[in-house]
Amino acid sequence: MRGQMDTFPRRPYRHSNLPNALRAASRAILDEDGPDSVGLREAARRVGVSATAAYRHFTNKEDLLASVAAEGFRELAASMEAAATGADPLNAIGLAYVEFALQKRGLFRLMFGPILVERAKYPGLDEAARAVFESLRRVVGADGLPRQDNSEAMAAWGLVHGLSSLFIDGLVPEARARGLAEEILVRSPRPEQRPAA
Amino acid sequence: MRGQMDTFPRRPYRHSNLPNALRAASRAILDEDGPDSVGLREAARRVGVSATAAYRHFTNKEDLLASVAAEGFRELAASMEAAATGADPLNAIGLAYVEFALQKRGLFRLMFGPILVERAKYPGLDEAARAVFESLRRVVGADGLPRQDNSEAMAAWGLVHGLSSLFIDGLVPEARARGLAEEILVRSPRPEQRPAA
DNA sequence: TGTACATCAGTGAACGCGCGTTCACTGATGTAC
DNA sequence: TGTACATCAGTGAACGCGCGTTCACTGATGTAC
Repeated sequence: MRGQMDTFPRRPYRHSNLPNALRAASRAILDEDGPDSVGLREAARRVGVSATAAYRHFTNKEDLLASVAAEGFRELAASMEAAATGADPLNAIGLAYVEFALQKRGLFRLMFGPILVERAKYPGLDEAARAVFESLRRVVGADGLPRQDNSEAMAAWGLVHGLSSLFIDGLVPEARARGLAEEILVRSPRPEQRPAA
Repeated sequence: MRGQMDTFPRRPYRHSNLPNALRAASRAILDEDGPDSVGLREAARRVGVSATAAYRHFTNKEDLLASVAAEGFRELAASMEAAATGADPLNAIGLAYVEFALQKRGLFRLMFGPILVERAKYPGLDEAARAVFESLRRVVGADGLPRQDNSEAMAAWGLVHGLSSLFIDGLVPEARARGLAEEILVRSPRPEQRPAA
């Protein structure tokens, strides 16, 4: 009840959802200025709160960033799950992955980049990241491939992750990104699906 | 002549190859402490030179980093070229790519990451990066695939780049990296090579 | 071969900056009586 | 319903830090005569 009222712009003494506001601000910085510019002070500045307010909710900068990254992994997994339908779910899931990277590139870089080195320190992070892989593994498995190991799903992950990275890092002209992704993913990486002879 | 003598450890007044020394120091920082720690002051400190000496050879920090990255792209292309032999050159070239990333991860991150945003500002950089893609394109083309466009080579690049990134960013246990890469690359991404029926 | 000089690589002090984090504090809120 | 109080979210000054870059300088080197 109280929380509902506080979402109005009049900004009371208690912010009441500062953690979420800080996460949102961090994501805005991430997308606008890149992963090197994200920080407690700048996030607090954007929220309109003192530089030290974040310490009521996060133990330090890394803690905040880890929670942002975990949120990102959950959203990515949800996008993939939502896309994994139709005749070619692996293709759809792959395009959803690339689309996520293109639209939330700053967040994508935080999630996978070297800013958070010790992913294992944040169990929620690791778990959320694993869910992304599980989405792929399940769809790959659903196609009835013979391999029991994970290498088929890893190949799919590698392909969509590499394309995403090359696109957002500017190694391929932005304009060609989606076209290339569709062209590549539509026939790959499951050639065994076609009955061979 | 002079340059040769100066490579001895006695360190004369004129360093005589400070640009290379600064590049080497930057790479060491890159691999040891990650791309965020690399900088003019720390590089100069490692070389044993004053903090401002770099300005005799590079216009600013970005200029130094761009030259390090260009060096990296050239080395990567050379590794790939050297590997592109034998019965399955695409497989070999892919493994060379992954191996480069695993062994020079800091450099790899600088080359592809968001530290250098404006790659186009440094023509040598762009050119060196393009050479990497050309290596792949040539090997893919050499297999006589029917496609005239680049999407086949892009698929190969995406796959090896994504695997490399996932490995060095810790999304896959380090120990499994090489095994997985071999398993995946040995059958991919050219299934059309096998005569179909 | 010797001397005068221009060049220019490297120095060291100084600048302003934004960062993460600490600390003692303030004051609105919810709760116990 | 009213009052006293504990809680704890947010404040603001302060800290030390390392950074990139500027500036006037020093002094070894190579070259012209």
